[in-house]
Amino acid sequence: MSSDDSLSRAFAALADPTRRAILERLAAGEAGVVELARTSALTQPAITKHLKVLERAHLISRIRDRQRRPARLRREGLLPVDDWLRRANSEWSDRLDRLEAHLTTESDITTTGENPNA
Amino acid sequence: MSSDDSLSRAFAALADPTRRAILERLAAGEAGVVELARTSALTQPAITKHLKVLERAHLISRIRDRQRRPARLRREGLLPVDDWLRRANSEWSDRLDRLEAHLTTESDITTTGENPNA
DNA sequence: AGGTTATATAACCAGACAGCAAAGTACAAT
DNA sequence: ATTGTACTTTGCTGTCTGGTTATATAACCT
Repeated sequence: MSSDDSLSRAFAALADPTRRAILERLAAGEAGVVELARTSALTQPAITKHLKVLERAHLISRIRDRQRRPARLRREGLLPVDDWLRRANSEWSDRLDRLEAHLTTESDITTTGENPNA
Repeated sequence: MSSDDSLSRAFAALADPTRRAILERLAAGEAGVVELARTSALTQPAITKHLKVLERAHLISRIRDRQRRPARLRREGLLPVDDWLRRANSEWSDRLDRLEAHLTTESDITTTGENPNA
């Protein structure tokens, strides 16, 4: 179903090792397509495609420098991801602790709230 | 190139809204396949597939409860993601600040160490 | 203008992915 | 033993993704 929201796009963009490598190289400063291609065993069009994915995920932006079109990191793209992760971390641990307590107690299993009858 | 490492798998798993919804529901307690299917507009085999993806990403584990096979959250699966995010956050801001300084100063570009000639 | 460099686009291919319906397995209960 | 419930597996779709080569555009530099 073509994961459309921006959070999905960010996660999807980060799911590729090539793309993460690009981002990490970009953390050392902006870089153009050919430069990125030179150190990546991929062809230049492939890099262009990856950059497009990263751009749609708002993780980079392209700027103009003469005939070059270097990519630059955009930290805001990381914010939704960061946010989701933070929420998940807190909620998951909460619930798991509670569940642990339940398992040791082992009294009744009404926690799910989805157990109308049998 | 079939993103094989566990970090990629985690990111890829999180890139799907359906999967994130499953995780969030699971934060409220373990749930079986039919229960998850009942509230998701997807068929039950689809849910099974999603659960498999989440399992391979170590984000959930399946347990046995009579004929049920409920899924349970696994917090460890989130750790690599968390880690990568933390590193990215610190490095990106560092470098970007430095880059900003550079752009305003505009003296020389030796920071990248990647500019042998032209 | 003509050549070089940087990048983008097009056309194509293979494989993965998300969905479905239908059939199969496993356990429980009657 | 038969039925029912929970779940998995198995085709079968169409779409998305990541890669390629080949070609086009764009900017710069003689």
